[in-house]
Amino acid sequence: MARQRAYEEHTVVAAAEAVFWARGFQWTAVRDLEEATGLARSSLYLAFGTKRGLFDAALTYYIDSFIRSMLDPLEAPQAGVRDAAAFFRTLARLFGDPQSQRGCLMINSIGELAGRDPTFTGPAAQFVDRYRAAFSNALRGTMPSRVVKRRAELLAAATLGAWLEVRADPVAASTTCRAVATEISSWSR
Amino acid sequence: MARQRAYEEHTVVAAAEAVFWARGFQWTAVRDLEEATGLARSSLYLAFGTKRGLFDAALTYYIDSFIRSMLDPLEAPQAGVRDAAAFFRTLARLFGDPQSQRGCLMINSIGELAGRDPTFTGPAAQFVDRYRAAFSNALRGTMPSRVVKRRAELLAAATLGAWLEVRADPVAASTTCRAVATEISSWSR
DNA sequence: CGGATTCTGTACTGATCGATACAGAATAGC
DNA sequence: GCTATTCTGTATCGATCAGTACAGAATCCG
Repeated sequence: MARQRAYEEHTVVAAAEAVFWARGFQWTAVRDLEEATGLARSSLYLAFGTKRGLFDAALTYYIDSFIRSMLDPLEAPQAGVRDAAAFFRTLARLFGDPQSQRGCLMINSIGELAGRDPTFTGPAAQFVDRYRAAFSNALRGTMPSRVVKRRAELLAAATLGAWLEVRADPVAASTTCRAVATEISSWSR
Repeated sequence: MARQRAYEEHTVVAAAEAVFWARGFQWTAVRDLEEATGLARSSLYLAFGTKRGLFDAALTYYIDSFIRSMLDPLEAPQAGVRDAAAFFRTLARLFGDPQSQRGCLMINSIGELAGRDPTFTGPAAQFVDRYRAAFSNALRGTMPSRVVKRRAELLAAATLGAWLEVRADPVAASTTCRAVATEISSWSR
């Protein structure tokens, strides 16, 4: 074959993820991506096709790393109500880090693209549904299934809301998450 | 004096609101605003200074009309738990309208600007706090104040989440709102 | 009707956007 | 070392961006 790449793809994707996460898709210029990744424009376009292609790669990486690690305990077969409460306490702790004001890359992107970009709307809906399913899984068994269902809806919505609120006021968002955790705890008493 | 304006300001602001609501700030070109308002560029800039100036006017108009009418029952002195549940049932009904996939202009803007634009972050935090206060007002009296507080936090977050979810999946968001309304009803039994 | 003032339409500014053309650098197989 | 192939840096593309200059249209006061 021929000349080999001077970079590792996952490193580039991770660097792009950081930029999109902090600035959003539309506010990120290809110039910013060049600087963050250290790659020249031609290399980026050769590897990812378009700015949007790189964005999709970054989003997939984000789901498979950050989101996955957040949801793992909730999606485990042995998950329980305590895990749901722990999820929000984890969020509350996370929101103490100034970096968390970036919010959630996926939720930010829903605000920017969902309902406007047809290719994004489907995956966005799936993402929300994943949260609903995760909370359903964690709550099941300890209460009537129709109660599980409606509370899973409530918690999924609250999660989206908390990730949005952290963009405006991290301290308040942290308080919100602790309150939700307390409310969840009251369900198992 | 001299030549008089060929338009009414509130009409222009309402037209601009519709465009920003549907497309978001960054995705809206001044060209789009010319077409939607029927005004020439020079008139828009003379009246509002910048694209952002018109956006701020549209946002203020939105808060003073749409948001105000939504929150009125919750902020009334005689508001109760039933009003909180009714709020979410109203949302559920609203989400049946295809137009509602635009989401909430203010919440969309938080996703786009909060934490990035310093002049926007403060008002965004205030907006979320207004929801918290409204739900606190509606729930107070019927349960211990610390329970009121945490449930108001929960409902404020759920409201943000529902308005985000409607961007991705209006049908699911409507179901979410009905579930939240049912959960609220269970609090007064 | 005349002159002062305000509004509006056209045309244009420089800057920046995402994307591409292309030449040269680097590596593999022979 | 030669050739074929792939990657990378530079320079640039046309399009579009927010914003502005300016002339002329319209209206008011006298």
